[in-house]
Amino acid sequence: MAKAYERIADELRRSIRGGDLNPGDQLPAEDRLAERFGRSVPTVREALRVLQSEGLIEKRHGRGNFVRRPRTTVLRTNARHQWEKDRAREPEERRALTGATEHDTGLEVDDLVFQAAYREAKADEDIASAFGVPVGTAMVERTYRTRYAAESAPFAMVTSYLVRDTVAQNPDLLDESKEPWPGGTQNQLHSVGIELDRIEERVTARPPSPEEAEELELPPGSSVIALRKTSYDTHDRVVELSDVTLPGDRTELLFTTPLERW
Amino acid sequence: MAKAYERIADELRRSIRGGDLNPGDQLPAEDRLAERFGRSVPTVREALRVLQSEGLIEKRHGRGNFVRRPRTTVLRTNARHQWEKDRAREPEERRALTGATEHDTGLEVDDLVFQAAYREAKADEDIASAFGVPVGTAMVERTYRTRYAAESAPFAMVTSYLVRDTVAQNPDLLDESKEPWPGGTQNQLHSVGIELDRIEERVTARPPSPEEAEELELPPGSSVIALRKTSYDTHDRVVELSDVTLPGDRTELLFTTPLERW
DNA sequence: GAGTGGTCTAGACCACTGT
DNA sequence: CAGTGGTCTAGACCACTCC
Repeated sequence: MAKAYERIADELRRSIRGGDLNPGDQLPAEDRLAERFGRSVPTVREALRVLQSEGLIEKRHGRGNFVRRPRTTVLRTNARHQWEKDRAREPEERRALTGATEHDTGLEVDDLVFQAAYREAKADEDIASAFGVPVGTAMVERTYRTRYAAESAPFAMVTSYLVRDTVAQNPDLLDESKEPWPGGTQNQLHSVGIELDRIEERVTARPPSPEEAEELELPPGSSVIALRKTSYDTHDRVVELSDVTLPGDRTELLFTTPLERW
Repeated sequence: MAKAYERIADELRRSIRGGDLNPGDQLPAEDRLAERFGRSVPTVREALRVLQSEGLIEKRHGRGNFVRRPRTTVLRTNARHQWEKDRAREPEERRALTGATEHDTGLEVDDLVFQAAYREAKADEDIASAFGVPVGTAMVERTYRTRYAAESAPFAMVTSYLVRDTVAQNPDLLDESKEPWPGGTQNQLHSVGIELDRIEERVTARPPSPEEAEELELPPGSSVIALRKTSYDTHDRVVELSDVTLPGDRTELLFTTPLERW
């Protein structure tokens, strides 16, 4: 005999996938469902929890349970790196003409609102080993919340690290009021004599931490994409590192690999 | 006043992060925790559910609750594409010398066990629009489960699609017993006169479907990485598509973008 | 204020694990 | 068998949303 909450979840899942319930639709109240299935309310709630953890429904306190509306934003992640490098040495007037400045995520500034904060920090074990520097090295830490102008919830949380000594020659890089960096990260690194050789991006997925769930307004049971971008200069040194947290099923990372012709 | 289950979750979280409880350790039984916090067992279970959804603990029926042991495998995703293209035209004897055949995920065959299945299928709406062909077009569908020889749970679920007519000239491509393809996908496409121009990879994260959770032996509340790889030939036609599902926090996708020198 | 989901209780019984 | 987590009940009261 199947478990009661599974049978309830199965039937509701079929209704959603089959189109009886469409994205945005409200489900019957929990006590009605309990009555309809001949079970107690907590058992119905267990079934709804399963559907929530699958990303099929969204619970809204005081309003009801709703079929979730998927929405996805595409980040053209790696295609931007060469483009940004090409622009990094151009004079500011020309850069202004060729398009909007971007900001580590491949998004355009025009669509977005930033909240930035600067902090001097000592490298912890994780950061130190990524940069290959001793624990405790002075770093510049920048954190942003990236938000669509039209929406209330942040779209991305970004924490970026630089070794303080390598960027100290350009005071702009230590000045919070100069955020976001004109020309982007690569342009600012160029101003202190750094040329990038390659960029590595590491992608994992996991449930959000409580802090992330709150900041990104994610329902429990959802997933985040954790992207760590590491920039290497031409001396094979790590010069910049960004940790980006994105809402998992609302974001699509797009990587394009061009291949040489035979 | 903080909610009871949150206070319990907070305290246990502190114990785990602070090192009082280490990876692999067993937590006290649920009724002991209930007694210790002066709450009912269901309330304690609610707290444990929160920790489980954060990936911090693992529930094992009949044994107890345990602090989760993180383990990550790195897939060098895009760095492999050019390498595979370079090898695709070489004779079989040379390919055998240059390394193990790979299989769409960037993993080496040596470490892995495959279970493959072939099926002829008609393109559904999703697949048809990705290939730019009419719905109902005859496709070849291959599905694998990729498993580490040493482990019981599959590591990846892969479903790969080809348009039947474009590969029909090479009978090996329709023969299940020839799996995995010697030389990899690009080599086999070369045998029917196809040269690839670029590969796109789209990455999202979401909770597993019930089927995925069962197949990959994922605990509820975890995340999967969904990767869709699309291969374009030199006529800008989609010739192959793979959907790969990976356990989210046990897998790290690594993308490397080399940059041209100034 | 009516309707909704959120939290919690106290206990019953079942299912799985290891001895 | 003892110990563990899994499922479920029937109901209470709180908190949020919207009219």
